[in-house]
Amino acid sequence: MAEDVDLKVCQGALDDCCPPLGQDQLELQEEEKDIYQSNSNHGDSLLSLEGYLQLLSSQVENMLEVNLLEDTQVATPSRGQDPSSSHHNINLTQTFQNSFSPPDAMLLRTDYPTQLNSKPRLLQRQEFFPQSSSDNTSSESQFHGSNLTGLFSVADLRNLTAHDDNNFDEIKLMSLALEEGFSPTEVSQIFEEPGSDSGLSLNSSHSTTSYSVCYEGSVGYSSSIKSAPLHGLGAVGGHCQEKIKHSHVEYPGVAECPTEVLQQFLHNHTYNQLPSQAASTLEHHQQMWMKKSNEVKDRCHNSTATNRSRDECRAKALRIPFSVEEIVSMSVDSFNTMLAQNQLTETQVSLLRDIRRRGKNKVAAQKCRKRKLNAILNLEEDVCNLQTQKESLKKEHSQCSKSINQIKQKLNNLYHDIFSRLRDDQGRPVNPRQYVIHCSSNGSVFIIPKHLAKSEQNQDNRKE
DNA sequence: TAACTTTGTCATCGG
DNA sequence: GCCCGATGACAAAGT
Repeated sequence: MAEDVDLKVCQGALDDCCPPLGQDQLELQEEEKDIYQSNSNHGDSLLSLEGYLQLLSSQVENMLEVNLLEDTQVATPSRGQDPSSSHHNINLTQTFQNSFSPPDAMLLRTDYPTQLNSKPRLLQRQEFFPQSSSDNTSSESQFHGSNLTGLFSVADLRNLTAHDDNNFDEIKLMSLALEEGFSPTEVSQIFEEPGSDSGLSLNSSHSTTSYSVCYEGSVGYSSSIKSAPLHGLGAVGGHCQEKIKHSHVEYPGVAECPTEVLQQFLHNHTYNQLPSQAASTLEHHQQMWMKKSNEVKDRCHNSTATNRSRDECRAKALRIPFSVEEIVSMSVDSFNTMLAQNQLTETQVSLLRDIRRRGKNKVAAQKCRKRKLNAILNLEEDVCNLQTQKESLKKEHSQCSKSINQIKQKLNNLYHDIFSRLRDDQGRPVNPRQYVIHCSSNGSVFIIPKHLAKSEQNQDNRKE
């Protein structure tokens, strides 16, 4: 019991001297630095990807300008024009044949990433935020803003938007996601994550609405044609004869597209380069695109993908031009400014808030677990130290006991030695059972009878 | 295949 | 009352 008290006192003294969490806090800071470093590395990858996109985009834009001059009809179809007319198809085919490689074509549709390197990022990005889906005009202008506008007539777009605003929102989601190389089922999976509270879930009835105009063959959904060129075809709209279907979508793949369109598209993407140069460039682009596409697809539908990856896919599908990392790490003011200055749909705002909340909470949970782990480690270390301390105190106690016994023994020996030398008035030895050695307060030493010593001791006690 | 660990998310609490 | 971080509890995926 006494040892326990001693240990507690010692532990208190130890805690006062060296608070146990001090070192841990430093370690935590280091670990957090690692996390942020890792995050920034992630951001570097994004920047390099953006650079690549910008490079390709500039090439495509140059070529597009030429094609726009040659065939404005494709770029800006008049309202009411039947986009499925043969004339349109011919122009479209020529445009594809003359200008686009599949990877570049993909870039045409995804316009915002091409300008991400601009410095005032927030302001610049606002320009690329999609307008509210309830605004037909803005939706229309957005499509016009896209370099792919020519692939669809305004009437088609109006049909889409008039059909159901929500559907149009989802169509935009699906369209963007599918452009990125996802299959319709994959996109559905992204938005049907259990537990997603962003209002993003595409129920089965929604997911079967009119997407075919955008996606037929667009993602090479047929397993036999999942190649880079088909991704590219899909990226630019994969315009086929069949128009909007308000029925269950089969995603038939390119097999239903006009054969000559496909073949011309598949066989000629040489720009105006020398054959070998064009081939190598194309091959490089295709490889790069396939790599990126596969990475994104893997991230988004792989069963092992993190939830952040799923959020990235959701954000991408909603055309939110910020990475999850940015959404989570930006300051509250920046975040609120971003929400306020961009005309976002409720879905977008909800997703942004969810992404931020989940991201913050994830980091908080990681920190919390680290703290808990460190606390456990500290307590284990404390236990270890206290056990060591206890053993040390035991040894010390044992040594003290030994010393006390030795002193007692010496005192006893001395006592008997003194009595053995003492003699009374008649020269007889003094009996130690009848007399005691008494030390008075003034330092005098007397030999007195025991009964007197007891009474004197009592008097001393009373005085005190 | 069961048991354990890791990780993300949600609900709740307190500052 | 709202916001935000901390944390327990739970589920899903990994080991």
